[in-house]
Amino acid sequence: MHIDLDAFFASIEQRDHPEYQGRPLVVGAKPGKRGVVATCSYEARRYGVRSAMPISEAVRRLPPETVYLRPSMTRYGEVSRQIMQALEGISPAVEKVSVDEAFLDISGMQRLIGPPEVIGRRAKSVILEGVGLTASVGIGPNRLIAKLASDFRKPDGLTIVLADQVQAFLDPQPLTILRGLGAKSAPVLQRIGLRTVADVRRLSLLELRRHLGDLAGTKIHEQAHGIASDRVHLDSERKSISKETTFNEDITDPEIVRDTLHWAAQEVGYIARQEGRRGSIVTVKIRFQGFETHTRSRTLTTPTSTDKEIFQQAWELYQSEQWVGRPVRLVGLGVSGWASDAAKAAEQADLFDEITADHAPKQERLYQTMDAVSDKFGRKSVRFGVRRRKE
DNA sequence: TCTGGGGTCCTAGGACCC
DNA sequence: TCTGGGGTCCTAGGACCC
Repeated sequence: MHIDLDAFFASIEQRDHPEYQGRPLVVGAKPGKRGVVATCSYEARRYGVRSAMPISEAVRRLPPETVYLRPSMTRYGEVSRQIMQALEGISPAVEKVSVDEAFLDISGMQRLIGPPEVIGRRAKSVILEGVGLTASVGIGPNRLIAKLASDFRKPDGLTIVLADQVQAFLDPQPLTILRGLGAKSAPVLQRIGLRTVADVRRLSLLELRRHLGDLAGTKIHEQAHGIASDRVHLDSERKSISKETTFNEDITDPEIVRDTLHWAAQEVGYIARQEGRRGSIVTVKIRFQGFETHTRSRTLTTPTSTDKEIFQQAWELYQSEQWVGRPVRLVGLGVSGWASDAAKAAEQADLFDEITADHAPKQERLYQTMDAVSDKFGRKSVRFGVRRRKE
């Protein structure tokens, strides 16, 4: 089962401000500035406004009474948390895909709750009663079909696709609904005359691979036949932390680049430390006038989470290029490559060496040392570290 | 028309090692 | 003068998703 909140950010704003209800509302960039629409209310969609549309274009289309708001991510995150909690009351297997989307494994819930339709209605009602928002729900034999089913009827929809209905459900839909056919690869297939999923399904695996590449071709071939994973995973660990900003006007002063990297390093470092992570890859991202984008990354020998170290690495990366003087549109910075278990083990062994080297090899001392190491890394890993030393 | 911000994943070449 | 094959890591770019 896939659950997708309807116009999530916009709906929260309309819920919390009754005066906004029934009016076109846009959450996103400030009108007159650079940026795009994050989400807009259904009243705004009637004017053809969509997510990711440049804000300037949205302003051109929308009437003067439109409400424009900047996103309040902290508030939306809190509502999201409440929703996910409510969904856990239906099935313990909830996979949060984003702030407004989740998969639930409801196989085996039928005896407890009832047929799929009853489970779908239950999901919608716990969300409506819990946070006062509507969601669209899709139920299908795998993740792809559930996701496409929740998209099928919006807002406030409930679509159930049984296993023997999958092909009939997919075939007439435009090929762009398939995951991974975006702005570049969808036109590749459209240029050879394909329009619907049925058209794609008529192509052989070999032909699709030839047009899209081996991996993408295989994936699209599977999807067109309704084949996809039916697993609901636990939420996986994040792999990177990044911060970036686009300037209202392109800048040329390297001091502003420096200050921005400094700010981004503080933001990223703060989150990393809060989550107890240290990363060994620092990446700088620069977008010049005209949208030309470059990244430069560096792998450190010692993972870090300190603002100073992250900033230093980023600033060096920036300075090592012939970039100074070019008008800059965006500056960003990221950290990834978390210290692996092996790296942690090596590091703790080093710490152990360091501490033991400083002390007389008395048994009592050794125990104290092990306590010190275990305070830092946990009891289990100390045993691991000691064993490692014997090898 | 003029393109946010936060992510993940894939590709591809080169280095390096066995 | 000609130089395999496989695996892994590093780096840069880019497609795609929400």
